[in-house]
Amino acid sequence: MKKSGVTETLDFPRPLTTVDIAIFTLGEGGLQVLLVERPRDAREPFAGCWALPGGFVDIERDADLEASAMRKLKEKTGVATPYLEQLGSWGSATRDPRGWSTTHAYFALVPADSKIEPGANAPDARWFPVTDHGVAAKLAFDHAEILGAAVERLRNKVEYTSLPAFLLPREFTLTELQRAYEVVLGRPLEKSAFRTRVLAANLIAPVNKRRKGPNRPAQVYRLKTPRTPVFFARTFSPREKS
Amino acid sequence: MKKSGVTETLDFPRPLTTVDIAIFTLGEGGLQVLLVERPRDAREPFAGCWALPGGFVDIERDADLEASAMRKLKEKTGVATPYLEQLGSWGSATRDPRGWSTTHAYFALVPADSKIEPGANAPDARWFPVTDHGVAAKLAFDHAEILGAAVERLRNKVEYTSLPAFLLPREFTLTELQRAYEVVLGRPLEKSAFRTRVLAANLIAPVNKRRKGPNRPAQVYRLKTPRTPVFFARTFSPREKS
DNA sequence: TAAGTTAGTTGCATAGTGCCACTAAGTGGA
DNA sequence: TCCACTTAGTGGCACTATGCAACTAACTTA
Repeated sequence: MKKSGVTETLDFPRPLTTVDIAIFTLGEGGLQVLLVERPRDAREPFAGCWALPGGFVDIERDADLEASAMRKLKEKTGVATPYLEQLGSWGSATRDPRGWSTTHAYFALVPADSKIEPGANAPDARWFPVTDHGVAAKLAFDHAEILGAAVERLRNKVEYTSLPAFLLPREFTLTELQRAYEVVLGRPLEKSAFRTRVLAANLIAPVNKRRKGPNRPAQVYRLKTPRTPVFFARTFSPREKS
Repeated sequence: MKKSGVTETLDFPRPLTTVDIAIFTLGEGGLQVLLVERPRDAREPFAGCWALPGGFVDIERDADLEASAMRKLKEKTGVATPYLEQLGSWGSATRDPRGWSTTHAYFALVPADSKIEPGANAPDARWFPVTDHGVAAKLAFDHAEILGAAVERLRNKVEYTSLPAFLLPREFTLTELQRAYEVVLGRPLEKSAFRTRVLAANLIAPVNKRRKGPNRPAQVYRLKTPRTPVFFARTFSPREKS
């Protein structure tokens, strides 16, 4: 019944296959995610809603899923070498009114200074601040769930990895890095413990520069190995026990 | 070019869509994974190789991807309520000779005492011990890579979660739980620190039973909430720094 | 030159761990 | 009966990263 014959097997009706990306950066309002407005064509599902950038896998152009995600990310942001991680896949009979569909979801972190002009590459794209409750836009498909999973994954991993470093420009100060952690986590961190941990992790290297200001100048650092996160052996503050 | 029209969009050629599961348990030789032998039909790709249980998503029967994974797991093992977690998805033009294909990979942990008779439900299935270098069988498709990712994910999560508890029977002693951790991690753990951590996590409850033997009997415990893992704030032993 | 601000350090108490020794509770053999 | 043996489970001590808080450093501006 399941594997009856070669031809019959391949004749199985195939689900739609798409790729979607949650692209994060840091902005004025904290953590931001890039969304695109769906065409206001009544024949399109979720017309006029906002959605994660993505679309159908193009088996002519895309060698594999990650290449497909990279292509869509490049199209929307112009960023070619971000931090990109697979988030998971969603698939069901009901998530797309056009039929049984699957999506392979990724999430990407792009530096704050690669401020994409959403007008240039993608006129339909806009940055939205991410709050605890998601985003102030009506999202298409199950993208609210996917975005929620992306934010949750990001928050969890920030507890014990160097991910926030990928949200910053190439050069940054320790205080800026700490702010990035705090913005994503939504809680303050201890300055001295933070510095000790980050410096002990051999994660960043000082640059021969100082960040000037109306106060004591700060040492500028850069990542030693861009795109490769570091894992710590502990989370930052132990979560409260239940 | 990308989103030209409604009908044209849906006419995109669709990749093959499958689901595969890495099912782990504990056995004599340590960590075991369930594999099935592919039919020895020359028209089949990778005929005679071993593969992770799985197959095409059946959009008539499967409401969503997880249901599809559950169905295949039930077919092979008879276990209906294991720990099941999505691992990721793989897709490329080359992983299946029949064409551009994707797979949604899951991994499952089943109790040691639900010893499936691979003969009963699935005559083509067998348990293979997992070593550091994978498994002593030639695997079909990219299943060696997927299995490797599953083992890596399992090893990583065991450092800071209660996952090994799902590999044990419903009732177990603390020493048995520690052995489960050690088998998966491949290194010994400190008895007293292990017990302190596990008991403080409010993860298990004592049963009014003792495990008899030729020595001091051990307290028997069971999981408080089956299927829900607990996360610790630290890994077990800090990994050596690079 | 003093006030203000942010960078960065230092000291101390605490929690969880690694290590190791110790006690507890059974079995089985002499 | 008693002693050797085995595994269960606990307790002490040093060490490390942390939480907390006070301190010093460096620069701008009035």
